[in-house]
Amino acid sequence: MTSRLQPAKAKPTKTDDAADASSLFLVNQMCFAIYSTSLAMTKLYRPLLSQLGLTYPQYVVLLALWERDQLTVSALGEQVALDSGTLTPLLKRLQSQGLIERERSADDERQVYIRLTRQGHSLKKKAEAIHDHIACATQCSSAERKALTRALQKLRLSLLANAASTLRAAT
Amino acid sequence: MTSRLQPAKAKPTKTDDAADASSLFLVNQMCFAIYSTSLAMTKLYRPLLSQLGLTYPQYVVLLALWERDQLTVSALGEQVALDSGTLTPLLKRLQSQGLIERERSADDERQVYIRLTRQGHSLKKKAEAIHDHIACATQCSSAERKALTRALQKLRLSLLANAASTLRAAT
DNA sequence: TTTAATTAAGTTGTGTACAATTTAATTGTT
DNA sequence: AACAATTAAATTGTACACAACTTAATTAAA
Repeated sequence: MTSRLQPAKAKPTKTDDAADASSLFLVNQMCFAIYSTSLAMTKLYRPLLSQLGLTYPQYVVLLALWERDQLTVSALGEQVALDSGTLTPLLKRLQSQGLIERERSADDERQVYIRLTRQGHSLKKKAEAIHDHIACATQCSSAERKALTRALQKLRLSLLANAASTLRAAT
Repeated sequence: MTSRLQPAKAKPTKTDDAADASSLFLVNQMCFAIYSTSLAMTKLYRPLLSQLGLTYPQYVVLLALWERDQLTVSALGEQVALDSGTLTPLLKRLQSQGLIERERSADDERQVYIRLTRQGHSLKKKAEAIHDHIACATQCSSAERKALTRALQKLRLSLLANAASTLRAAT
């Protein structure tokens, strides 16, 4: 029980911007806020998406494909920030549901192209109703959503940049 | 799908706040920003925590226990937003590492109390170095972190409230 | 050119998440 | 007291995430 994690007694400075104990506590709060909000979000999506037989990561993959079809596994992975270890089994499930097709590239046999089937395309219309529900559930204005999205995107890039350099340092 | 939940078409006001098509797109952007930032965050934590033999969810559980020891599984679950299905195996792993003890309550045999061991307590000091690293990696000022944390906490409560009512409606 | 390095996807193993169910203990009702 | 309803953990089964590794194909280099 050191006092470092406890915002109270540590440093009664007057600027609330200093990187003092309360700020370090806040880092954990922020990280936990991201983590628990992400869990809450998928919890909200789950019953809506399960009507379409989808999970949230599967839905994200379809969103990417609806925007731009015919991607390789790694190109798709770049869009959705997942690697082949996660994508390969996920894509196999989407395939077994008849939503996508996987076909090895002719001119580079290492690559596998992912294409929406007619069924996969037609699911888009049904999926669109979900936006409305989620938008309403957020209780956020468009401006609030925009600000939050921007802040998270900025943060994510900082985290990824740092994760990469941490990895480099460890090598 | 009644229109009750759809703020969209109902009110075509002129403010840029209207929930038009781009706003619906933004909902997905926001959700994906939360999701992908959460993944990026755990990716940054992973190499740091693995030096302590911890995963991020395990670290979160320890953070809760460092703040308040001697909790039941469900009380702990409330703190970290996880249920027994996730916590039970996670706690067993922390126990097998000698960081916590699990003991069935004497006056209510259904409950299991979680207590930090001496080792679990002493890990706190090592864990504190991690805050600094993460804080630096976020590239956020304390004020920015505070604002983002607040926005996420507000959003999370809205999502949870709505998830609960969706569940009620389905019953 | 034939071997080495690189790349893309897939595989394996560990650890979440969580719905659904089970087990055991407690509480509420009659 | 006796039995139903409730509650707390644990269990089971499915689906991510991802590190580490494997396999097969392409590219680079000697």
